[in-house]
Amino acid sequence: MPESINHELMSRVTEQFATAFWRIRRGTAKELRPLGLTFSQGRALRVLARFDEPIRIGELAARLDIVPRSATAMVDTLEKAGLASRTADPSDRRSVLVGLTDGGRALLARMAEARRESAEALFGRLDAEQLSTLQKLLDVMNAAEPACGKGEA
Amino acid sequence: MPESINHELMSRVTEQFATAFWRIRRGTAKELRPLGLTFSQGRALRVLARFDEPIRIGELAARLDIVPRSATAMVDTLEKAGLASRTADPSDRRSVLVGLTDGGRALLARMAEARRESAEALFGRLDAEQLSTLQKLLDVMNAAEPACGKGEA
DNA sequence: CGAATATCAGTGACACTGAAATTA
DNA sequence: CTAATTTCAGTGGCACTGATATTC
Repeated sequence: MPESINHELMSRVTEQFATAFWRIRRGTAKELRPLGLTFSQGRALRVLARFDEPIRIGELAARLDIVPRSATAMVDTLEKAGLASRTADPSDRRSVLVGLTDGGRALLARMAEARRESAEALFGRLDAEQLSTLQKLLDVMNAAEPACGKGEA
Repeated sequence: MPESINHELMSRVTEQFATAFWRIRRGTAKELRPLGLTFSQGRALRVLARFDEPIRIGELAARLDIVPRSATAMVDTLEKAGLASRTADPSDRRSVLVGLTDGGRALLARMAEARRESAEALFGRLDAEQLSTLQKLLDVMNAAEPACGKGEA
């Protein structure tokens, strides 16, 4: 633990994160709106797509870095929209498995299409190498432990 | 405009931004809570502190990258908490100037103190150079024009 | 008159907490 | 019995839109 952390720089980066995040969220939401999806729903869909098998609610929550209760609400929404479905876990009757429906998979494909426009506006200023560097740095940051237990929004 | 934008990579970075942002917001909010401040209020305070003269609501909005109406609400809150105050702009009677009160400046100092703890948890995995690189990349990203007009949250 | 500035009122998206039910 | 998984109900933070009054 380095003594000499540059707090001013970190405050600045924090500011920048807030700015960048909202910009990305706005830009992405605009593209997703015609599909009837919100930013967070799009995120959840992508997570579900990464597994080809249905996963537990708790697992989804962990991947989205939100509390399980919030994941339940998200699944409620996706289910109502016909994009995901719950099934009982045969091996553990406490848990519920969530997976994409065919409709969910279809929408996911259209989502990728839709995002192309905003992508340029949001990341166009970074060249391939910069984008790659950014990706790696974020990866390091996010690898940090639960450190700050969820619960302060 | 490069034809070969790596959309998969951008989607991934978008995910990472969401994760990182919420972590930072949670960690910072936890430190700010004892001071009676939220994350966004802290942000606003910092912006106001950067100018030594009171600024217009519109200017504050631009710095926070939010719409003016939202900045009005933010100022209402800060004013009620006694951290900022409005004064009429003598040179343009349409506009209102906002500046920190002494209480606001005092709290700002305590804010910097309070943040030290979470800073380690949030950014501790990055060394000085990485943090600096991150700062520069975010700066490039955020320099992008209003591109995606606010309004999709 | 048209553009800019701030405000009023209402809405939407979204994560959180605490408590309770079910099952390991 | 304790721990894990999910759900129920309510809350809070926070940005957005549309419309309106002043003033430039």
